[in-house]
Amino acid sequence: MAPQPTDLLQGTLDVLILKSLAWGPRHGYGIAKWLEDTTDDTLVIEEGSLYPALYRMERKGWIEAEWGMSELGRKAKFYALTAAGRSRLREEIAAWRRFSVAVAKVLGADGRG
Amino acid sequence: MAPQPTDLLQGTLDVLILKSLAWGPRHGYGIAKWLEDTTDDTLVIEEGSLYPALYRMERKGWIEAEWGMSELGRKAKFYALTAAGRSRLREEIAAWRRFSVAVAKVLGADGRG
DNA sequence: GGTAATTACCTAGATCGTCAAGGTATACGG
DNA sequence: CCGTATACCTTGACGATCTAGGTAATTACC
Repeated sequence: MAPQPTDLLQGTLDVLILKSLAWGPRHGYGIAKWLEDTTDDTLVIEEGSLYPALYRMERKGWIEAEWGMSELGRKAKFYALTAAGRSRLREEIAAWRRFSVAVAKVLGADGRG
Repeated sequence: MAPQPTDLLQGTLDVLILKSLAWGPRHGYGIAKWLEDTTDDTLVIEEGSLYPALYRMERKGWIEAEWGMSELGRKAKFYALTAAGRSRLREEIAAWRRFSVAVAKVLGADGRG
């Protein structure tokens, strides 16, 4: 277990997926690869986490799926943000900011109080 | 549900608790209050999350408990970091840094690649 | 004197996201 | 022809958190 992907992903996967679709549709495999590339493999998305998350988000109306062909000529299911998904993305980014600022306050606190 | 405490706490509670003990023992109630105060109620620690977390961490040898008296003269169980807990705290802070940097990369990415 | 709020602890049960580990199928490179 | 990469999916278990209860002592208020 070399890069030890932490449990920190919990609750954050959605916003990462939504963000990966912000500039256009991607297929599932491409979402995972993009996230891994963008974070230099700090974030590794297991397929057993990815696909259930995609279904969940599709049920909630944040993304829409359509079958198509990948860049390499293979059958692939492309996901696109809906209007609701775009608005949800904004909310989740704001929530992440609030949260990470709060954690930073704790980790940088001096122990008084 | 006014301030909507997110699910983002997942996987982060341990490091927050460990950090709250970095300058000396606190009792459970005090840990929760300190975290809420320090983050202006952005992070709200439910007691049903807190006490199980404390037991878990005690079992793992990161913290030690001792009964004593609170500042207000009530019976209270004080938790203190062990050497293992201190080292664990350092690791978890480093993991959090890696993780939040990675998320920032994703949320700040320009969509290329 | 009664009662609400605060302090301080604890637990059982349910929920829900993630992971581990399996599976299918096609295409490409050696 | 066999391994690797691409691309999808599912089942089952795990485990952390939350909900919603409970106890008990003290303080504040009316």
